[in-house]
Amino acid sequence: MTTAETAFRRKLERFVRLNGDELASLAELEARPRVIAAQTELVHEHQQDAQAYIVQSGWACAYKMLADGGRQVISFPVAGDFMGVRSIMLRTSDHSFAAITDLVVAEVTAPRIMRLFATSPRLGCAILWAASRDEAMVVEHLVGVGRRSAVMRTAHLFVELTMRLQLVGLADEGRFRCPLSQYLLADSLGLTAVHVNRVLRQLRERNLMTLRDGYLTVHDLPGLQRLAGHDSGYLDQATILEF
Amino acid sequence: MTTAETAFRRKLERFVRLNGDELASLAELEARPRVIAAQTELVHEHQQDAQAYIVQSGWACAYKMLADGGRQVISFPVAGDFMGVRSIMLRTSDHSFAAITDLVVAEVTAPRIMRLFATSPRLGCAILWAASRDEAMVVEHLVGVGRRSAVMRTAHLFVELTMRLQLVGLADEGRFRCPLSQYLLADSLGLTAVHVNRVLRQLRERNLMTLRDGYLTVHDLPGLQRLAGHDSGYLDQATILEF
DNA sequence: CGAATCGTTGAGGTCGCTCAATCATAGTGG
DNA sequence: CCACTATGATTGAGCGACCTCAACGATTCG
Repeated sequence: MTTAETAFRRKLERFVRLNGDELASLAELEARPRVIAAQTELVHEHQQDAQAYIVQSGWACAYKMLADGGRQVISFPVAGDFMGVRSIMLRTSDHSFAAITDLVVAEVTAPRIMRLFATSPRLGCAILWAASRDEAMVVEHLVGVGRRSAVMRTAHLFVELTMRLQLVGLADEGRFRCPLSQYLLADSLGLTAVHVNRVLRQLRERNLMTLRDGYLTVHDLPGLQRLAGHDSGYLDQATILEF
Repeated sequence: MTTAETAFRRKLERFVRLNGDELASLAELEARPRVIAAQTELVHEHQQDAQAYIVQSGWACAYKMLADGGRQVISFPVAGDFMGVRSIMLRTSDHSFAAITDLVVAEVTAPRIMRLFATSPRLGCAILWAASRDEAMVVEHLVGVGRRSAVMRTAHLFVELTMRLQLVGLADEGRFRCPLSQYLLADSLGLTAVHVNRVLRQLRERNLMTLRDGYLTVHDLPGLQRLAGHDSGYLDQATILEF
């Protein structure tokens, strides 16, 4: 079994030192990647016994639909993110997952992850740490939608994306792939696509960032952070708790 | 050691059958309750090595402050809720906790809960299940703030509170303690207190519910649920996953 | 009694929405 | 190769949900 340097491993190792056995377990977990076509729904809300997925490359989105046709995007999982850990604990998914771009994922079944907690508690703990970090992002998202203006919360989203992608080495140059349409952004930010368009224009005209043709260029990260009121505390924590 | 029927135990047993050893571990976890005065902050954002707390009675709130003085309430923990599990995994709290009323809590230290995962994995799993349910509530909260109108999301909050309190036996009569000021509600719902006032009036005039003098009276739960577009799926799940 | 907190109501303002049109790009079938 | 369609970005005009500011009443507490 190889122990490839996946994005997920890279992320975990940024915070925990994993030993040989743990790296082997992790590699085994990610061993059989699967390709999912863009626009495919991986998990549907209320689905029973859903799998979890470790994203190796591509972009996804987690969302909930409302009766009136509205959609709220919860998060945008990217390479290195573990989707659906919660679905496993709850036995049923509280929201849907879909692929935005083509996606390479490792499927993780419920029994497998449960076994992992028993056989490799430190690795299990690291996975819980990653899941907790994702929760903290949802909380920050809630804060944005509830209490920040449209411009601030849009800036905030892009600062967060930048930092997340930097962590897995996908945003080194201040310019990176970002395949989010203005409709998708709107449903994430609690705005309309029309208004997102105007907000993006503002950010462009203020020389902060430009989103174009599926690529984001960050012109002034400090400025963007200042505008967003971004506090990176919830993203980069100290090492996780050891058993 | 006694094995008192606490709200937390009641909640867990609604979903898992716990054996004698597990009940003993649980009782031991909740053995030394502590009283916290109303308006006290238990955990401050960014606090290192924060404890977790099992609420035995009273109301609390989890929230984040913004630079401009704004506040976003994340959740209202009540009896039976486990606050701060995430702070333990992250080693630092991503938000603050405060007591709304006088509060009786059992303090749980990080090492203790870690040990629990090793010695009593099924109980650990049950705790993770409860934490996952709380996350699902935060997600639902995000959906409300992002995509529901002020009236709908207010109705939604009260439907959810009603169902949570019913689970621990505190809302049997369709009337129960609810010590939430309109300011607190506003900061939870992403509205202003003035607007919350008008929304509450609407709900009252439509004969759906009345919030008065710290008590909520639900006149028409089905009507309230219909208005809220409430789907209880995320609250009452099947039994949790066994090891 | 004064101070503080909370609820209530009114008048007017604004941020973001709705509706609608235009343009660019890419894909599709004839 | 060229309609024809679909998707996404862009911009304008007008509107409405919710906010801001302000005042006042009720209750509690020192």
